[in-house]
Formats: sequence, structure tokens, C-alpha cells
Amino acid sequence: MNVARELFNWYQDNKRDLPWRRTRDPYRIWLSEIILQQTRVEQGRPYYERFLQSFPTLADLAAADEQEVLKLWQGLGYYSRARNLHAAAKQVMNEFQGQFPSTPDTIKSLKGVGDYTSAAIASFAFDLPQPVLDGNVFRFLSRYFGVHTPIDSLAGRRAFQSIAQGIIDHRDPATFNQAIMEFGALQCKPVNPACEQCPLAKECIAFRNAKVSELPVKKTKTKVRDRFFNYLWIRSDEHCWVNQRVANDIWQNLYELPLIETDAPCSLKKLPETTAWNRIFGEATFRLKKAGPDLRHLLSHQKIHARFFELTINTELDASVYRKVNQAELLALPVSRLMELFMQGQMKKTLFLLTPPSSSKIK
DNA sequence: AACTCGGGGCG
DNA sequence: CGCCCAGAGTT
Repeated sequence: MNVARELFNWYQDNKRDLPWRRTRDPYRIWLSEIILQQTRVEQGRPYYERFLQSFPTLADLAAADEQEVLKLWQGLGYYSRARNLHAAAKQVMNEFQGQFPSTPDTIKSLKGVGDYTSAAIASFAFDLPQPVLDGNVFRFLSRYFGVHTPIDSLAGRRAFQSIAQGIIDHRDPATFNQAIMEFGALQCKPVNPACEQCPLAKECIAFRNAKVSELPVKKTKTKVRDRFFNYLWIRSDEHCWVNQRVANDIWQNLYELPLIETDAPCSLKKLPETTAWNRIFGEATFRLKKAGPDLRHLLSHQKIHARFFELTINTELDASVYRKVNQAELLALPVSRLMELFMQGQMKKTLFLLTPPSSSKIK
């Protein structure tokens, strides 16, 4: 019995009932694939449902504001996916007259669609024999065929592409791709794979050689960098100030409180340098009320030490950079998980923006 | 080829 | 605490 047949059999008995497996609509399949990039199925599923509620069709998504798209994406991470999703929807409307592209190359011309997602859409929506290579597939193939070439190398990608191309079922590539990924996700798991009750164990090279735990081979490991974010919660009347993050850093296009980043921790006794304050306040005068809370926020490649300082101000900040918002406006803006956590904490403790600190003199 | 881009779940 | 998740884009 060949590998594809065994994967099919296993899949029939073990597949999950997932919403994007109940459709052939390329829009829905594309949406699910973008959401699921580097994201667990159970984490992405509610986002998929909410996106379809808000944007039932690709035309609805294309017509939305980016801010609305980012707000729906809030908390999911890798926000370039949301920006590219929105841009690609417009691409389909403008370059493809609203008709979702249906060949591997044209699908891949969409922003945010790379090799994996192109193959997934081509097979799931259009029955084209493009093998998907995601983390699950790399893991299964490396173990089953005993391939030690690093999966994050050019040689590795070529080798696995060739293997997958050789075993894909041309009569039903869509089900084959679903099956091989599902097998990697549920059976051939990263740690503690279920080898003892695996129907493919007797042919699995890694299992036969007791090298399951060594595969797949990956050479790059990410190192974590410490960053110190000093956020300024500047309150005046029932408003506070925010600004939008810009390119070439995390959380691009999301909103946050005015920020002073330092290369060491700060406190009320050891404040950031005055030049940093001047960049935000210019000639405006302010009064520092208190410090805290402190939040640590972990990203896969950064450890952010966030400290919040509470201030009052009696003038305006530069309106071309900063935006003055009330509570309702603030809650409508897309923000990082870190800002979300801060806002939730403040809302629990106080009435948030509705009760500015007692009016003390501003100097 | 190496980096960067989030957030969460798990042993 | 380290690893990984239905990867893609930039340098």
C-alpha cells in the first residue's frame, strides 16, 4: 500500500471537522490559510468566523478600511498578514476583476501568499496537484523518509518539494494535502508523537532507527532581544494621547500610547533623558503623576519590558503625530496585546479615562 | 542565507 | 524556559 493511500485511510477516521474544509470558495480558503500561517487551528478559528461575519465576500473585505481589518486581527499577531490580506483583496478586485486567480503563479502574485499558501489554495479550491509544504508536512516527511537535510535550507526545501511531488495523489490532491497536514498535526506531532499506534510506523525510517526525536532538523534558532518601553499615559479632560506605529518594527500601523524606548529600565528615580521627553512634548508642559504598572510581554524574538507613566498635560501635542482620543475612540483603535492588557487593567481599577487625576498644578 | 515579524500552548 | 504552530517579506 502506498503512502498516499495510507494517509487517506487514516484521514477518513481521524480528521477534524473544520469550517474551511466545508467550502470550495477560494475566498474562504484563502482567508483561512492566511489566518493559519504560524498559528494553531484553535487559535485561528474564532478569527476566521468573525472575519466572515464582518466580510461575507472578498468585495466586502476590499471595501473596508485598513483600521477595521487590523481591529478584527487584533491579538492574532504577525499583523503584516492583515495588511497584506486587505491589499490582496483589493488586488483581486482591481487586477483580476473580482475573480479569484486560479493558477499557482497568479495566486502567488497576491500579497502575503507564498509557496505554501499558493499550493494550498490551488489544491483546495481548484484541485491542482500542488503539494503543500508546511511545518506539519516537513516533520512527517523528514521522519517517514529519514531526511536529515535542514528544512530551513534551500537544499532542504528542494528535497522535500521533490518528495512531496512524488507522493501526491493526482486524482484528489486536495484531500491528499489535507490528510498529510492533519497527520502531521495530530499523529506525527513535534513532541511525543503517537508512534506506538501509528499505522505508518513499520515503514517510518526515523521510527525504525529510533531517530524520531531528532527530526526534523532545523539550523536557525531565534535569539531573544530585550527592549524597554516607557509608555506615557497622558490624560487631559476625558482624553488621552495615542499615536500610530510606523514601518520597520513590530506592530506596524497599530496604535499605542506615546512611547520612549530606552536601552535600560527606567523608573521615577531614573527617568529617560530630557531630549526624549522633548521629542514628544516640544514646548508643551506636563506633570508626571506616578509610575506603574509594569508589564512584561514576550514575543518569539523580543522580551519587552513595559513601564507605564501617568502624566497630565494642559496643552496639546503635535497633532500631525499624536491623536487625542476619548475612551470610546481608543477602544475602537487596533492595538497590540500589550496595550490591550494595559487598558483592561486600567479599566478594572478606575473608570479609565473618565476620571482624570485630581487637578494639581501643571508646571 | 539570515533576519524580522506575535501570540499562545505545551512539556 | 525552549520549542513550535496550516509562513512571508526584506535585507
